[in-house]
Amino acid sequence: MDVHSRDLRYFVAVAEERHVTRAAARLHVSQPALSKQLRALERQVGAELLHRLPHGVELTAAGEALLPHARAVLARTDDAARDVAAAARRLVVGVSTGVGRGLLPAVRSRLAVAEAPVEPQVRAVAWDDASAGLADGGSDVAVAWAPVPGRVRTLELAREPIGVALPPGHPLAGRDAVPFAALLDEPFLALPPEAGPLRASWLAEAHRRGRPARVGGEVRSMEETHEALLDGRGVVLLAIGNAPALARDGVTVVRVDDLPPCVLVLAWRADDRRPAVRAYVEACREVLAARA
Amino acid sequence: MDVHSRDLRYFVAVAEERHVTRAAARLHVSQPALSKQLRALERQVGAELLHRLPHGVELTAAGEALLPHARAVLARTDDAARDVAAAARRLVVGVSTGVGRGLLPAVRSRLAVAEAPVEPQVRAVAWDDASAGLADGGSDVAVAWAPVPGRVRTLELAREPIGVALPPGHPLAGRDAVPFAALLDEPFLALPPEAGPLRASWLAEAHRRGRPARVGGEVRSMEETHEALLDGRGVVLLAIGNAPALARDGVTVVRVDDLPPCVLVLAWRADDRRPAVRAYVEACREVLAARA
DNA sequence: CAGGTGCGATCACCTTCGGCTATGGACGTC
DNA sequence: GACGTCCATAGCCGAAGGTGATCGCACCTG
Repeated sequence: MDVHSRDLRYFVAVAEERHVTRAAARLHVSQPALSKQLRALERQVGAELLHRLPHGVELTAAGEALLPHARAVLARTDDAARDVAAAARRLVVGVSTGVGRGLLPAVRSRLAVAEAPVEPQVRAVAWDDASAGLADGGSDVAVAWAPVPGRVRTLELAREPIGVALPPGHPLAGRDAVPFAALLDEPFLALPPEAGPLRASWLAEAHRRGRPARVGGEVRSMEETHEALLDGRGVVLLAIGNAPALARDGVTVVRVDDLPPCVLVLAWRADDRRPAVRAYVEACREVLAARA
Repeated sequence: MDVHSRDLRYFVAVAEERHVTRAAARLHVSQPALSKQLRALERQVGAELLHRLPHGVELTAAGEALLPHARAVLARTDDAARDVAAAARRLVVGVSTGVGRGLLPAVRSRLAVAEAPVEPQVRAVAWDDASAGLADGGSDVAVAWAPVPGRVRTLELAREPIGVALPPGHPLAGRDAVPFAALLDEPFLALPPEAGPLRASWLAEAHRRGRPARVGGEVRSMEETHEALLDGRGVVLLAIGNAPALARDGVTVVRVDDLPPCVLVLAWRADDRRPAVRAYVEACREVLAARA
């Protein structure tokens, strides 16, 4: 049986009022419209639901049988609407380890007071996914390093110089800054080949300078990187903002002064027009403006 | 929120198939129609429910949230349909005490094997309601004495001579038959004034013969009548078929041979076109034909 | 008992919905 | 690079669902 929940609402209202005209007023429809829909409902369920009396209506046995079911269906429908709305407000924010730069809490608190509150849910993504989960749908918005692959739109969050993390006791340690050329003989810790462009960018830069870079090891998290550095398996390039996460146990970070800065962006799918996404982007933009 | 249950069925089918075209085939609708309804559903709930992928679709978080609710609503809707159908099949048969004349069980068994089985539910009605519950909606069909008041249609079940029940030791007791004139001096046990035409008919008959009848007492059940007879409060006219219920403890019943026979009918409301009612009437007609 | 009143049903009409066929565009496959 | 698959869109049509006006009926009321 197929029923429009509206017809059930109509029926319940009439059952409660025991009066078609009054129910019609309560439902903000005309009395003929309500009468017709009631007839249609009776036709659909294949039974008379109401006794029409001179001054009002009353339920038939079939009507009494329907009433509790109708109420239950309506209640469950409301539950569904609420849950779906809540799910739609939940927004997964993909971030690589620790690259939020302190923005995320500010954005969250700004979103909480909106008229349709969005609940951001931060989710760490593996380093080898340059889209931070946008591509596979794991995230709805992402904080990632430009360029973000795929059909995405972006908002620039920060622009940071590149640094290089050096193992304990490395000869360049302690320098204020080094040129990229000084690193060309070093083995590099790189992302695994699956990472694609993210891995490729500085390898290409090295290649451009006439010396194909040597990969001393592959890493996919801050901890692995730290371990590899302590092992002396190579050096690693990183945004200077990430330096504090590595600069301990003798590891030092030195600025590389002749590489273009890397750009941290908020990214979202270009075809994603959901209000929650727009709201998140907008809140982010406002937080940035307030800080400038 | 208002949703057509059909749209929920569509959504569940698509969620199960993870494929719009396949779901459309299963639902026997065209693929564009299904696509359009899915869009409409998404618009109504205010959230995207499906990720459209190159080879199929998958549920969004909102879709996952909706799915169990949708299934529950559909299940409850089916329950409602079943219960309403059952209620519509149940039919209340109003009868005065013991006037079924053995027809009702035969009618019941004939109805049980029909394609849409009707469940008759016999309900005794007070004697003072000549319509046997038809008028106040307490019954759907009734076995009653003609004429039945109200806008009803009838089917004649039996035609029985009138008899008179006499107190123990009454001078007329033991006669084979008596004329109505022989009773004109007796006090009569009558139905209460509320009974209307049922009470009025033989009072009028007496009046027609020039002697207003004297009412010796009012009765409204077989037991009260029996008690009143034993008390000697009067005599009572009745259909001869009801004689066995009173003829004990010295009470006797004698045929009155010059009154028109009374007619037992099956009655139902003239405007009642419900299938269950028609089926009951038809079954009754068939049982009568089989007995003739 | 005539006439007003309240109620649900019906009528004529208009807009929106839900279905169809045909076509388009994105993506994978051979 | 032609083809196949799949979902979306366009244009059309009948049915559904709404409206105000009106009808028919039972019930008060004077």
